[in-house]
Amino acid sequence: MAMLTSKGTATRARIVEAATDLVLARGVGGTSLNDIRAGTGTSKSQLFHYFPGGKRDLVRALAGLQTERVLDAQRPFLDTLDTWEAWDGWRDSVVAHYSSQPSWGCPIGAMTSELIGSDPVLAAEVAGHMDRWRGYLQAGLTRMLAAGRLRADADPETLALATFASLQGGLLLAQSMQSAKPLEAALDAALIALRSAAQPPSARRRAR
Amino acid sequence: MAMLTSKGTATRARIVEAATDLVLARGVGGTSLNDIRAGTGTSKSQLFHYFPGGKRDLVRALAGLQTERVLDAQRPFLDTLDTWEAWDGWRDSVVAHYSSQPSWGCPIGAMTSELIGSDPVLAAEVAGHMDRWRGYLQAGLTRMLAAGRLRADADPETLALATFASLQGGLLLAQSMQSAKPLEAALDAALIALRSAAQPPSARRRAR
DNA sequence: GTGACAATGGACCAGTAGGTCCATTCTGGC
DNA sequence: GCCAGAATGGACCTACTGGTCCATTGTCAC
Repeated sequence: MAMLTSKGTATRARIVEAATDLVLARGVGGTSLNDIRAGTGTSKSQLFHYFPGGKRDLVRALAGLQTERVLDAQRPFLDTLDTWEAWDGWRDSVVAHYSSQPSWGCPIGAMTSELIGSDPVLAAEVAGHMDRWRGYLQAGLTRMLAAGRLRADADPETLALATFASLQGGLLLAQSMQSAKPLEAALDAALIALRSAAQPPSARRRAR
Repeated sequence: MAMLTSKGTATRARIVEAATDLVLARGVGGTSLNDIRAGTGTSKSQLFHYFPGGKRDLVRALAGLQTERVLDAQRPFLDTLDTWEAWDGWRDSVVAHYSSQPSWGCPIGAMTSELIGSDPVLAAEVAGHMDRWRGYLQAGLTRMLAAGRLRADADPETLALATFASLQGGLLLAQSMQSAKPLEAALDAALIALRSAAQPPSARRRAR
C-alpha cells in the first residue's frame, strides 16, 4: 500500500463516509461509482487510488465503518450484557440509534443478503461483521449462564441466534414499513423469550 | 393484453418459474434478462411479449408466484392459527418448506429490501405481499384474543409484527449462515414470546 | 386451405456500469 | 527551492444492461 499524506487520509475518509450513506440508503447494486464520485466531489481516479480493488474494496471498507458505528451506538451495554437491566438498556440504545438514522434499513443484514447472490466471497466477509455483533450477545448470555442467571440447560448460542434474528427481522420490517414499531415489537418479544430462560423456571420452554 | 394460446400460457409460466428460481437465488439486481432468457431457453422478444413492462413486470409476477408458493406451504395451519397446536404446526411447516428449498434465503423480505433503494414503487408492491402474509398471523391472534386464549390486554398487531420479524430475521440469518438453525431458533423464541401473552397471567401454563 | 394473429428468433441500440490511463497539480522532507 | 511521489481531473475503454424492432414460423377458427 502506498503512503498516504494527511490530505490523502482525509480524502479517503470522506469517500468512505459518503459512500456508506449512499450504499446504506440505496443498496450496493443501486449505488454506482459515479454516484459516489458525485457525492464526494472527487474524481474517478481517486476512487481507485484509495481503493485499488474498486467497488469491492469500497464496500469492504464501508461495511467495516458501518459496523463500528452500529456497535458503538450500543455501548456500553453491548459489552456488559450480564444483567437484565443491561439487556433493557441495550434494547433502548438499538432503537434510539436506528431511530436517529435518516433512513431506515438494515445495513449489514440487507447488504449480506444482497451480496450473497452476486459476490459470495464479499458477502461472507460482511457476514463476518454480523457474526461479531452476534458474538457480543452470545458472550453476555454465556456470562449470565455462568453466573447462574440463566437456567442450567439454556443454550447461549441458540438464545443469541434467536435474539439477533429478531433484531435483524425487526430492522427489515422497519425499513419496508418506515416505522420504528416493528423493531420495538421484535426486540421486546425477543427479551421476553430471553427472560423465559431465566433462572427460576416459571415459563416452560417448548422442546422439540 | 393480447390473447394467449395454450402454448403461450405455457411459455409464460415457464418463464416466470425459471425467473423465480434465478431471482430468488441471485437477487433482482444480480439476475439479468439475459440470464433469464438463457435459463428458460427463450428469446429476448418473448420476455417482452409476455411481460410488456420488462423486468418490472417480471419481478411483479414472480413475487406473486413466490408468495403463493410460500403461503401454500404453510397451509392449512396458516388459516387456522386459533390454537397453540396450530402455531406449532405452522412453525414446523415453515421450517420444512424452507429446508426443502435448494438454496436458503428470504425471497420476499430480501427482495423488498433490495428494491427499496432502486424502485420504491415496486418495493411497496412486493411489501404488500409481506403484509398479506403477516395479516394471516394477526388474524389468528385476533381470533385467539376473541376466544379468550390471549390475555385481554394483548395486542394482536404487535404480537404478529414481532413474530413475523422473528421469521424474516431467521430466514435472513439462515441464508447467510446456510443453516436451518437460525430459523428454528427464531421461530421457537417467537412462539415462547407469543405464549407469554396467553390467558392465565400468573396461573399455571397449560400443557402442550 | 387460408388468413389473421400469436409465438419466436435474434440482430440491434443507447445508456451506463466498472475500470484503465495519463497528464497535471500539489505536498513535504531534504 | 527542489523533486520524488502522492493527489487529482477527466477522457477513454469495454462489457453488459434493459429494451426495441422486424422478419419468420407456428396455430387455429373458419
